[in-house]
Amino acid sequence: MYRKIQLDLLRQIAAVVEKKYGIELPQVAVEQPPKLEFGEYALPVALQLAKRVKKAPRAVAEELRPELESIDGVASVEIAGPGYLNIKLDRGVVADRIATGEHADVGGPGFRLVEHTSINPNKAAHIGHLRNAILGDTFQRLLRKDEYKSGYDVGVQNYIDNTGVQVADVVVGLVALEGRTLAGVKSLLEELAARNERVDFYMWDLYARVSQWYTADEAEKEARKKLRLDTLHAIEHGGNETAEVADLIATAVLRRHLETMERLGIEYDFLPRESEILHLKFWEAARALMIEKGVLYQETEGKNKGCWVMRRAGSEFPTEGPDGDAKVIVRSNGTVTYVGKDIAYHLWKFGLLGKDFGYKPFHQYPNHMCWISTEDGEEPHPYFGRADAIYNVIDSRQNDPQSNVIQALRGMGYEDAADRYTHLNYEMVALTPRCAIELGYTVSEEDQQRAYIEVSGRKGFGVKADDLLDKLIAAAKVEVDARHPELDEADRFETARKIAVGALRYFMLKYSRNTVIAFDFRDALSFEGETGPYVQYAIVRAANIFRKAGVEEQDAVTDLAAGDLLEGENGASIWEVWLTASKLTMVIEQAIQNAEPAILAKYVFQLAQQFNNFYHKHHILTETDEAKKKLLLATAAVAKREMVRALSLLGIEAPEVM
RNA sequence: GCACCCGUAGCUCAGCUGGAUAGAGCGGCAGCCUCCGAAGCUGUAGGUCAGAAGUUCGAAUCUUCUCGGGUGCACCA
Repeated sequence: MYRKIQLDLLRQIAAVVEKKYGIELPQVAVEQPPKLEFGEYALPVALQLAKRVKKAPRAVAEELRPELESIDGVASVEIAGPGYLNIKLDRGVVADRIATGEHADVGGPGFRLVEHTSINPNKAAHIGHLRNAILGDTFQRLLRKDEYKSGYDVGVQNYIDNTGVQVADVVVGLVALEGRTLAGVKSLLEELAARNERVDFYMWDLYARVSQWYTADEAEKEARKKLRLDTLHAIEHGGNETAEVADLIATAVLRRHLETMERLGIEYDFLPRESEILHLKFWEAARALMIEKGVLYQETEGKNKGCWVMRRAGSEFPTEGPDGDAKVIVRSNGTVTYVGKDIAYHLWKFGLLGKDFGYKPFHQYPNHMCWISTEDGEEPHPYFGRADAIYNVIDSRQNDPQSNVIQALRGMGYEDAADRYTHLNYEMVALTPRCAIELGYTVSEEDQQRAYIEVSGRKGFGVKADDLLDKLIAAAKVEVDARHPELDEADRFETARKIAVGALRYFMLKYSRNTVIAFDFRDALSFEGETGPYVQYAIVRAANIFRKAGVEEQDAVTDLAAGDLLEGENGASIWEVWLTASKLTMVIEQAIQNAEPAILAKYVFQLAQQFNNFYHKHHILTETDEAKKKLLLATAAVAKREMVRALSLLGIEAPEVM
């Protein structure tokens, strides 16, 4: 609702400025005054205009003022300070419109493809992967159509590098270190399943062991390096026993990743795999296209002689001689680099490759199917590679490779695709030295002096996603058990699970994307202060009011007689809640615009804070003034409604009790 | 060496396209459960927004430089 009136204001001001001064303002700023008593909106537009129309700012403001007073919901317009136009709303009228749920819509045409998670299927997911998946899933929720907004058509992809060097490493571990054959690997998987052990945890340790093993023996170093490469090539090629072992492991680990993410409410629509990109010859199609468009050419001299290269993003193309800065796409031995395959994959995403995956069902979620790529697919199947805009949730260390892909699209003349390609980058999750020591890792003197230490799957150094979640659930369960002995075990566990997920998701979302999270159990396990459970608790309190009052929330919202109770100093602490509650759509727009879910996380915390403040100031159930009681109930109902909506966009459920 | 990110209160972080007296949480100190749940609330102390120069009516925010921290820069995958 806040945004709706704001849009009215902007439209009006633009029209008036154009009519009066003949000036077209591309961007008109709207702010909120520092204090509520100054009004709900502040327009510094007179300050911007003053110079151009050669008048004093306050005089300009005076001329604009009457034009704004006619807008629906506006009570008065005042001129303040150097020339601000401060706009006050008719609180009673606007509250009615907020109560009915009136709000600006979010959404538009076009299919948007969000890719996130993309964990190598060779080991357990860790906290760094959690940040990725939670960011991506939350962003997807912001875009998607739901009961609140018309949204966009969205597809969620999780890219699976099932033929990469990391999978090869655990295959080497199984075959060379543990001496297993294909049959031996099958029986290992059966044994693990029988013992109810997690295969991804097993691989976590094995992967760390293999990484050590490669360089442990100086005399064997070269032979082991060759074994690694041979294994990789066998997997890439396919159709042999090594590739079968790799597929077995990658698929088993992938299924575990999906389980882990499902615990957090994270689901996918499609799992494109590297193996299909190879076998369906995506690169060959891309190569032909790139040559045709003139971005790929063979170098005839210099250090890259014999390679097929692409001009690197942002570098100057030399007028003569070889481009030393060029990016090698095809090596002199004829094999393609990672960037080359990635370009092919992204041409597919935008429907520019002229090829498609085969599709088959892989995992059934309660409300939809998750498909996986295959060589010979089933019909009918959904389509994913025809996106109008894409969002790749990939950490900031991939900034350069990602910009290479964008640069390639641009070079091929697909400017529009390049513009609609968003690398949704974020900084890593690292461990504080204290946390690393707590976990029993040996930390060097030098590392102890640092603010944080990077996690490393290769070293087996990190916190596993499932372990953290288990720990959070246990901590929440202790609290729930103590507070609600009357509930049965299943209910208490379910409540603890919701609280744990709320704490974890909020923790990963409250930091803006380019902040390194220095992970510490003390902060992550907290349920107080700026946390998910704080907001959940505010919702539980609001729900209790209605339970005890015997009033339906719906009725409280429709049965509203604010009168002038919201006006002035006395009404401010109540109106403040309404005003914040009315900003949800505006915040969603901002979060999408900046691809920054943290904006929404910060917002819902602020709303919960204001609600808690209101809760202490006004005792609803004992209120004797009937009109005021109705207003207080409506306030609680609206605050609760918007908190629940905002949390659900963050992927956090509100428990009944906690 | 080059590119990108970061530097705001004791600690961890917000601060949207420049705007009114720089904000939260945690931690510290002092309080609040006979009253809708204390996973809560109130009060209080704490800041030369790394430093310098510039642009502007106005800079934590934009530009340049300096200092400090991080990440990435292979015909590896």
